[in-house]
Amino acid sequence: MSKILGIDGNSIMNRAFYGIMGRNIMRTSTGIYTNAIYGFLSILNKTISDYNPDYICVAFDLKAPTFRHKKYDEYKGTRKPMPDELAQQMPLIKDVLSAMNIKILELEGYEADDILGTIASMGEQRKNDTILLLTGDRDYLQLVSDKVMVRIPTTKQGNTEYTDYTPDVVKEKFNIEPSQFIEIKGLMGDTSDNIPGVPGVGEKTAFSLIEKYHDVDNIYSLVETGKEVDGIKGKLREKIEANKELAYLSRDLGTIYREVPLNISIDDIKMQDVNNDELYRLFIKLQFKNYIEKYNLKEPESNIDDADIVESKYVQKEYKEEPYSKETIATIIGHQDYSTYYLDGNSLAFILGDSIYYISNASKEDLKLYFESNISKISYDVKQTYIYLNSLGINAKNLDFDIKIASYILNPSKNKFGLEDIILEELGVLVDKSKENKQEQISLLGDINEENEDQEREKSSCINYAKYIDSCKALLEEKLKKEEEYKLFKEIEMPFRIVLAKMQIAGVLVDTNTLELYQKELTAKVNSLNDEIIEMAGEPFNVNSPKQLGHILFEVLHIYAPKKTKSGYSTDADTLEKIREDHPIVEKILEYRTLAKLKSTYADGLLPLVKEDGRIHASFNQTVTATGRISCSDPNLQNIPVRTEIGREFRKVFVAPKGYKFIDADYSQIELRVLAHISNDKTMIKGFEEGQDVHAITASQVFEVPLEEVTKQMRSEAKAVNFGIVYGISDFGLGANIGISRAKAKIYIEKYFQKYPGIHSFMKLAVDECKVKGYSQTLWGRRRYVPEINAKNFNVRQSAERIAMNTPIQGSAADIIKIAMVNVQKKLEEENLKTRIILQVHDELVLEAPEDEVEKAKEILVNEMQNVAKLKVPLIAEANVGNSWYEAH
DNA sequence: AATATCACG
DNA sequence: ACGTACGTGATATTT
Repeated sequence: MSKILGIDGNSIMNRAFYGIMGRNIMRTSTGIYTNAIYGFLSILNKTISDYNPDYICVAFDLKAPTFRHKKYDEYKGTRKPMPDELAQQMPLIKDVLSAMNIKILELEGYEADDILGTIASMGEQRKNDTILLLTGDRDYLQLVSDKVMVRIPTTKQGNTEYTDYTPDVVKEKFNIEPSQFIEIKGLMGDTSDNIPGVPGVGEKTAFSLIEKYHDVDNIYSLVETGKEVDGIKGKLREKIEANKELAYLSRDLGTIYREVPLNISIDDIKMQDVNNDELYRLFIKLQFKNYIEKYNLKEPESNIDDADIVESKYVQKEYKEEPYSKETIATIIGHQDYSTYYLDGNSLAFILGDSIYYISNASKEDLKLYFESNISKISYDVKQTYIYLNSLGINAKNLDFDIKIASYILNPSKNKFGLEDIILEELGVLVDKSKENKQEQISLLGDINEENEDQEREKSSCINYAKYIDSCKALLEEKLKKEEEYKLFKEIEMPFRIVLAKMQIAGVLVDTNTLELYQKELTAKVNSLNDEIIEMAGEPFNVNSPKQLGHILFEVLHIYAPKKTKSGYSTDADTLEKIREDHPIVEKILEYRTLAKLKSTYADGLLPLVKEDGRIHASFNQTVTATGRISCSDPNLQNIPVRTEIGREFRKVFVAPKGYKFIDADYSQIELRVLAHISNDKTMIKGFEEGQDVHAITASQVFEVPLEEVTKQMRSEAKAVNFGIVYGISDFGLGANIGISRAKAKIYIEKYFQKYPGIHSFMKLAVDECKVKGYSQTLWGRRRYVPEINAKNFNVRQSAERIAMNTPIQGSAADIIKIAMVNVQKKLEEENLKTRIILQVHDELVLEAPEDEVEKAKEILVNEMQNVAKLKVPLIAEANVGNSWYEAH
């Protein structure tokens, strides 16, 4: 018994294209769109492993001047062309399939369904064969039989699910036989295929008639008797009678042709092993690292005539391997401009001129000699190097080029900045990190010979990484200069890297006793609230589960549900707020949520991260955000509660050590000031110059009342409008946020733009420029590519436009505080102060200062923050001093 | 691994 | 006719 798998290439590519198209269409760094190919392979792999076919083929449409039906052209000629982003991927998927030794079937004048219909017929004639047709097109259901199954993937909430149609499944779902689908087509037609059908007959009528009368022939034979026919009366009968020809034509058009002259036999489509080398090269070109691993592909033996790798301009530089000796290094190091290194634990490989050195177990002296030298150093993840060496008491100097940061600056929207990712992207070389790690594990069990082998491998791995980093650096530096981002990289990002390292080393002191006390109190309160809630619900359930909570609120307690999502009822705070009055349980749930959040995230979550020195050393990440901000994790110290008093209490556990104080300074309205500067809007600039309350001014403008008459409500709404502007405003979003109608929000926005015409022109300019250039830019030249700005899909494009408006604002503010931090750090060191920067929260900096340095440090902090740049409006920073974050903020 | 929720700027 | 604010990270639940 053999199994045949036939795939509709066009249909599955189409499905994959729209299935994996989020806000960003997946592409390689060289700009090749890959989302459909990626999705196609994922669907293909899943089906091959489920079905385990012996024979396989993929059919594609190939149109020609004449089609098999005489009237075909006039009906099928007007189908929408596929978007260019998808069309570009079609030849590539064919290359991939060829490399996988999967037969591609296409024939002029026939579509994929005709070809697969023919393959299915061929299979049906063979004894004991079964056929699976993989497609996204329901028209195939007419082919379903005892031997032919049709598999249709659907995307449900981002996940791909598969329905396998057998005759039973078809009957169950549609209540008709598979062969009757063409009768349905005859009656209702198919708008997407431009098949007319009988005018006035839709899906409902077609199905009910075919269920009742089986087929078109039968319907006409009944109608033509002239007798009454149940369910076919009046207008409907008239239309059916008048359009007999159209019905039969539609039926023909809807019938898959099953006698395509393919001139092959089933044996010609036997499953074969993939062509390792070809597939490897293609996956490198497409940057499908995980498929290389999944298919277990090996790097081809000879890369010399490899077109793709030559294309990536990567030429491996030759280095002489030299034995390491302190004396030689000490001499050479002073005669070179720069050196590339790779540090893995205490294994160090570094390049000096055209020589490469390796030390397997570098002593502190060795590391000190290299890292404290004045030579300019190049590597990957310099922050990590700095922190590691610092822990050994080594003060690394001149870590001047970090390829991780360079890669981020060139395209901050990516989410992978691993060393191997960069090597793959820049050089087209795949380094398998997991293999390198495995060898270390094996060596624990091996004998001395194996240990030696492992040492050799470790050495060559280290040396190779150093070479790769060196090559990447050359390419990245060139790109940075070409894109005019070198200055931003060199003067802001690289110095900033060390500031972050020092901040992370410093950490922040935590009063664990107080934190444990909060933890206990919260646990008690959360437990008792939980009991109360369950008591009120009348049955036990998990309050943390939105699903179970929705069930209790809207089904058990029968509260009217104001908002629903695809997967059930919405139970977020916004929704609960709306039903607060409907049942006393709601209030309890809101309180429970607040306290449970504080307990789990900020009490239970923080305590284990306090290190032996009593401090938390969170990671500040420089290569995460698309706008240029930094992010913080393990734990995230940038979202410690502040907006409610109960949450703010937590800030009392972040304390200054004895004899020290916190100095906390934050920028006032930095984003709006940046906006005023960029847009050059006279009204807004004037407001800031005069030191006025911007939100009140905005209220007075939008509501057209004198400043003195602005009410709290007006100010609060105006504040929301200002935020909305920064986010790239939409009437819907603003309305939802402040609870007014969309129409009213629209009026606010119109008024706003009328009063701030400069801002209006900026918004238009930001979008237009982005459309032309393909990226948004900050005041310091930081870029963010927004390819979706020209998307055909309205929502995708709108979202891109908001990004284009927001990025220059958020990003320039991020530039400003980064520069401020570099300057503050520099000044503190110049003045030989012990004061350290310990936290950054986007527009806020926290210093830890010995008491006798507080005044001086405070002055430095405020000065440096305010004088980062001369904008058209003043930059204002306000500072406070205290013993805890709570006091100082 | 994805979803829902909620903490921050 | 559609479905929205911009940028993050952590937790718990569910698939």
